[in-house]
Amino acid sequence: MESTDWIDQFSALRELPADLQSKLQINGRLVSLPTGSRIYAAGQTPGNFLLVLKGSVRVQQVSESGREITLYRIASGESCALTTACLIGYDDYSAEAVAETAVRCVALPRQTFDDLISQSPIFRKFVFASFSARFTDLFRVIDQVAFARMDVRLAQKLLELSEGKDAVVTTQQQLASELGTAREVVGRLMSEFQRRGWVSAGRGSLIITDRAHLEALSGKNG
Amino acid sequence: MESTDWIDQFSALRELPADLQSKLQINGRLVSLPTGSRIYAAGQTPGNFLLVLKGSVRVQQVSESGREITLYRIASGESCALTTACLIGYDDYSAEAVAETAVRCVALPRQTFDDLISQSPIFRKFVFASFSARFTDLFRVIDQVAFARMDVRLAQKLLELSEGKDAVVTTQQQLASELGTAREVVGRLMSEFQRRGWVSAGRGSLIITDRAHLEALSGKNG
DNA sequence: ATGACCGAGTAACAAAGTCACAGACGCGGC
DNA sequence: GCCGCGTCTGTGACTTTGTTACTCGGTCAT
Repeated sequence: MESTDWIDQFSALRELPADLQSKLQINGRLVSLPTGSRIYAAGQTPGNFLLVLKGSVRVQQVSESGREITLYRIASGESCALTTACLIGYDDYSAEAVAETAVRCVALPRQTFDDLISQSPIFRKFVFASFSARFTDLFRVIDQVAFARMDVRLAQKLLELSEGKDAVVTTQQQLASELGTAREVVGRLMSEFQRRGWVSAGRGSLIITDRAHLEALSGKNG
Repeated sequence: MESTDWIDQFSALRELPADLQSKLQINGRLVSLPTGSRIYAAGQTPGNFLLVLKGSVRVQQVSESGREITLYRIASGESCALTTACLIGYDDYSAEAVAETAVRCVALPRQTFDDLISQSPIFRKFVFASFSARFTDLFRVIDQVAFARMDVRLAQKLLELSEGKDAVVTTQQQLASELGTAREVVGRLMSEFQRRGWVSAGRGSLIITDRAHLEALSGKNG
C-alpha cells in the first residue's frame, strides 16, 4: 500500500528516526492531482508543506495581461520552496503552481512541518537544501529576464527541452510561457531559426537540425 | 567597547542563551567597509555568514554589458540571504553586494553558523525569517521585470525614493541601475514626466511636483 | 458538413534597448 | 578669472521586443 511507504521515495527522509517517520505518515495527507490542475494560486495562504512524490509541478508568475513565465519546476522527491518560504514567513503565495503531469504529492500540515523543522536536523537539511537551491535559481532567472536577448534564451530553452534528442514536442505558446514573452516573439525567432536551417518546425513540434549553431548562440561554447 | 555588545543590535539574537551569545562574540569578526566597497562578487565562494550592524548593502546582478539591477537591500540588523543560501547549498555567489553607505558588519565563519543553526531554534528563526522574506521579494522582482512597463516601474521607484518628501537626490544612471534598464530609457521617461509636469529634474536631483499622477501611474490607486 | 477551437503566420505599430555622439554643469588647479 | 576634466544629461538613428488585430489551416465533436 503506497500510503505507508511514500517516505521511501525521499532518500533524505529515510534517514529519519522511526518516530518521526511515523509522525510523517500519520499527519501527511496523500493527494492525487490530474494534469493541468492548479495546486495553489497567487494570494492564497498556504496551510500545508508540499512534497511531490510523482510527476512534475511548474511554478510560474502570471501577469495581468495573461503572459506567463516559468520560475522553476518541482520534480519527484522534491519539496516546494515557495511553500516553505510562505510557511516560515507567514506570507501568502506570490505565484502559482500547476501540475504539468498527473501529480501525486503529500500535504503536511503546518504544525507537523514546524515540529519536524525544530526536532530533526535531517528534515531541516532536506527542506533547506532545496530551498536554497531555488533561491540561487531565481537569481539566474532574473539575470536572464533582465539582460539576456530573447534569441539566446530561446536557443537555450530549445536545447534544454530537447534533452539531447533532436525532436522537441512543444508549441510556440508553451515556449513563450517558459520564457515570459509573447507567442508572436517566439514565432518570429523560430522563423529566423528555420530560415537559417537550425530547426524545422511543424505544428506542435519541431526538429533541431543544427545543434551546433544553436549551442553557439546559446552561449554554451562547447 | 562595541566589539562586545554588537549582539544587542539584533533584537532576535538578544534572546539567545548566554553560551551561544558568547560563541557569537568569540567567533564573529567585526568588519568595517567604506561606501562603495564590493562585499562579494559573483563566482566567489562564501566563507562567512554576514550580519549588517550599520549601513545599507545593495545586492545586485550585473550583466556582461555592464547594466545593473538591484535585487534587494540588506539593512541594519539583517543578515544576507544570498550568503545563507550559498552556505547551505555549498554554492558560489551568483550576484554581488556593494556597500551603499559606510558599513559595519559581522562575519561569522561557516562552522559557527552551522553550529548555531543546529543548536538554536532562535538563531534558526532569525536566519530563515529574513531568508524567506527575500525569497518572496525575488518573486516580485521577477514579476516587475518580466511584465511591468518601465514608466510604471520608474514612477514606483521615484515614489519609493522620495519617502514622502518631494525632493529626490539621484541620477538617471542610479535609477537605471535600480530598475535594470539603460540610462537613456530613464532619460526619455523623465523627459515625458517633466513634459506632463509630474516632476522637475535637475542635475543629480529632482522634485516631485505631481505626486497624485505618479501614484496613479504606479498602480497604487490610493 | 460545419462550426469551434487551436496552433501558427503576418503586418503595423509602440515600447524598450543599443550605439554614438554632443552639450552642459561642477569643481579643482593654475 | 579661466581651463581642463569628469560626470550627468540630451538626442537621433537604429534594433529588438511587446502589443494588437487580424488571417489561415488543420482537428475534432456534434
